[in-house]
Amino acid sequence: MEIPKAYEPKTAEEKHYQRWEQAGCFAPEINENPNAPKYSIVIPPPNVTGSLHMGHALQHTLMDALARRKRMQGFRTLWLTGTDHAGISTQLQVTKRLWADERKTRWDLGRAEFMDRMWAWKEQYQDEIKNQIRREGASVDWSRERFTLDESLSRAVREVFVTLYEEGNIYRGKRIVNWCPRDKTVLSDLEVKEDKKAGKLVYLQYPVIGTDKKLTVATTRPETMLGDTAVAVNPNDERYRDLIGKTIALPLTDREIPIVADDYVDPEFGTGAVKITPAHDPNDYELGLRHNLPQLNVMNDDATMNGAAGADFVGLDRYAAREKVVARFEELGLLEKQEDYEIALPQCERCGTTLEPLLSEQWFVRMNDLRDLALNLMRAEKSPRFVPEVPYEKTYTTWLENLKDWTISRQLWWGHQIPAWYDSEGNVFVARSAEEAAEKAGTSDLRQDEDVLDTWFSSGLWAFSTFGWNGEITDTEDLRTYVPTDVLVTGRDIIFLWVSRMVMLTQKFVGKKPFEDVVVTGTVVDKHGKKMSKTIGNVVNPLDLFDKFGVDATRMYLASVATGADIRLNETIIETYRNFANKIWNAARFCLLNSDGARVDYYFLNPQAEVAEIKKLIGDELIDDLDEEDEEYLDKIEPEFAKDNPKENLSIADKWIISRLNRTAMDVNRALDRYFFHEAVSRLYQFFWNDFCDWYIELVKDEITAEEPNVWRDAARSRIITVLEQALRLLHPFMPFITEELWQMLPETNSNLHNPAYANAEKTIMLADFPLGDADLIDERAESEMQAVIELISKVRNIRAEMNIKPSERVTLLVAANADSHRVFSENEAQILKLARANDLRLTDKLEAPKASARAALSGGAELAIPLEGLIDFAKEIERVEKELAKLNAEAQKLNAQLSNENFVSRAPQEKVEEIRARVADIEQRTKSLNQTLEALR
RNA sequence: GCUCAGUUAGCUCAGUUGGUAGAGCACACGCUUCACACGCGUGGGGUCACUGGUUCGAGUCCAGUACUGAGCACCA
Repeated sequence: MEIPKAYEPKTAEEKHYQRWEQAGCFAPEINENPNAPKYSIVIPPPNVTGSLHMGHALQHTLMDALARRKRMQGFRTLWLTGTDHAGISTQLQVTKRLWADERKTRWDLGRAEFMDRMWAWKEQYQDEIKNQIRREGASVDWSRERFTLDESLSRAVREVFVTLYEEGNIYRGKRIVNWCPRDKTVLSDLEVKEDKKAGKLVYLQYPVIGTDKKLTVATTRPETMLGDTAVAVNPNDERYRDLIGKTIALPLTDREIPIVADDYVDPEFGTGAVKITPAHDPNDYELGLRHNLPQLNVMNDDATMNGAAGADFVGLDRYAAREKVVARFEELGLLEKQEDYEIALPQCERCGTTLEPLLSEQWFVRMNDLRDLALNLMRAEKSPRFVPEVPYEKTYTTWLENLKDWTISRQLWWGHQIPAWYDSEGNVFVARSAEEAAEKAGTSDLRQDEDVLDTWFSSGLWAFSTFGWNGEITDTEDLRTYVPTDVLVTGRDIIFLWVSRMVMLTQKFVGKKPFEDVVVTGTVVDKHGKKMSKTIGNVVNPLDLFDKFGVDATRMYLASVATGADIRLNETIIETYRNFANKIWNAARFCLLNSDGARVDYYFLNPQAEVAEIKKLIGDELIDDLDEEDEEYLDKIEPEFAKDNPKENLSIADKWIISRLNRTAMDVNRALDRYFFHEAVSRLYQFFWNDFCDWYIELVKDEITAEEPNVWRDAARSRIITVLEQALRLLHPFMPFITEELWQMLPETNSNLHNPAYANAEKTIMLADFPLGDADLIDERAESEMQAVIELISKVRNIRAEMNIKPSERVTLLVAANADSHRVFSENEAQILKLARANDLRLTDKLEAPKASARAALSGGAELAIPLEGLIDFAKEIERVEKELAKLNAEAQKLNAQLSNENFVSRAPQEKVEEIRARVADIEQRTKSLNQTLEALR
């Protein structure tokens, strides 16, 4: 077999995904077990705005690891995929391109043609996204792919809208909204970003009618004074008490406005008098309602001034109008002063334009009922369960408690058009279709609302609309089977925008939770901790990392960071995992190059299971009738035969690696159950590199590479390749490509390695049974015995390195130990000699070594000496031993202090005290031995 | 202003029932040991931000302080 010396990720990555997809491995239908438990995840649909970023790669890695493990365990596993039309973001992209390429706006094109451009864009990026998801190795079910503008999903949107409207939970009304003058649409509060900017606080004097007084107001937005309909002061403010009820001659206009009293006004701020512009400020709007003030809108939707602003100002941009207002006040002698003032300005999250609070007619969702659904679920059932629990559960609850109505109309074209129709008199008819609306109106002379719905309105239905629910159809096999899904993996930035709304809407329309758990991932930031952004130019494209380090290595890296923590992208660490992939490759290469006569057979790792299996198969009574000719069976069930059976005769090293493997499998499963991806990754890394490569391969190397074929060698070969095979399965959820590539190279096996649920499927590691780990195969004794061997070898190596003994120089090892250790060391003599580069191991009860020896104390009271006649540097050796003694001393001191503390001895658990005592005893013994060594050296 | 998170080896980070502080990288020394130099072996390196408390015992629990970051609210 020709196997390249270095792992080439591309080779494996290009080969397997397509095969998996074509074999139907990603669809739950691959599962042949009608009683299989289900496992489902719905992808947070990427926006068709552009290509995928590191955040997607992170989330997809975690979802894939979860899905792959459950699938391997025989769960009927569905990971549903799809994309989101992402209203404003996508429209903005297309608008930008249209302007850049053709200097045209959407209105130049008209709605129909602009929509054609939108769909073309969507096709292009949807394809790109799909290819990227494939590249990531994500095991999503393409047969159930969805897009938020699909017919069925759109129907669901209309159904939900109509229902909420009929209940009175959706209404149309005039409110102050966040208006983007560039995109010319309203935005919800959650789509607003705030940014602190340098501004001016301008003090304007308003003459009070019937007096010679002037009332000074402070404002950051002088231009809105053209829309003032009152000035407000605090009712308890002594300075202004006598002015309440009087009127003001509003400069630059011919209007007279009242002075009103309202608690909203903070007497401490500015002058304590506030100009009130109900049509251009949310607080003023509220105040205006309380005092029945007119709402005078002085702006157009592009933030230029309209006719109501007066002839002098009409057509001016808001900033030009601001300057002009200030200039005019100055001319009139009414400008008191201007101060520098830092102001937080609301900005459009998508395009960055400063928003204008604008009074406008929009559609809203009343949140009271929906909010209660979500709050009750959290209070009564603690659902959804957030991971990490703190602080998201708290943030989520607090947010729900303070929830305001949700503005859902958007003045865009890309999205679900609002299912409301108007007749010529402006009466509104909300219906599922134009036909239904016509029926309700009694006329077909209707005009549909031009606006579309907030993207998050349709995303809010994603948890069930993707399973076929569309209002007309409300019960599907998929809905029954897969909802609630098991887990949602998403970023913390959309807990409110998306997670909460899915909870509310799914609960309301399907009567179920959308998902059990929510794993909140951190943000992938650059190596300086800065958010990745196109403007800073620090965006890292996952595809580049895939090219550079391989998909598997990148996935391991992404999974290796603690769940929920931000990921400061560190290519050096990805390189570590690239090296790890190469290590796996070469360990497998070694096993495969020595695999003649080997077969993958789990019973090599658990012979007792085979015995039990055979007994079950032939029945206890028949066993007694077996004779010499049934040797094959006898070997397995009769102890005296088994002794000679290489399959059952396990060395300490074998038992050790089997124990380590099972321990690892249990740890990995437990970690994944708790969404501790990083723990699973680190356990796998340690097991594979430290246990399997550093020790097991080295310990059995001679046996495996023996030239002469024989049953013992072949058993050893089978054993190591079976351990490897199990390890590949454990690694598969994180490293799908390399594990499949290697798994396909494994020698023939006499049993089906698939989970029984996939007995007839095409052979692939992704359907192999995922090892759960067997507690019965954890062998504490073998682990501690092996630990002693490892300690001995390490000590010798340490001495060799510190004494500068050449690798070619063979040494003699003198070891004094008790009977048990004698057995362990002599059983592993060959390995010890090889790995410690020694030519002789002499085991005795008492250490008798020449003066010119290097010595070390081992745990369990064993002692080691290496005669170094002519090689030893006494001064150096003394130094080395003294260093060791100092270390032991420090530890002993700490422990003895504890033991001499009466409170500790009496109050700490007995076993803890015993443990400390045992450690002190061990240290004392070592110290004694090392002191003797020093004596001998001097 | 409120809330939350982080502060552990030179760097990036692990460390969940409180009980001997870990990894990778970097660094130093030595290795063409027949799977791997994307490698092997060995080693040095930490008053776990600070102050106080609870406890026999605190990186871990509690309170506060400092710095860093995030979210929310307010902003005439």
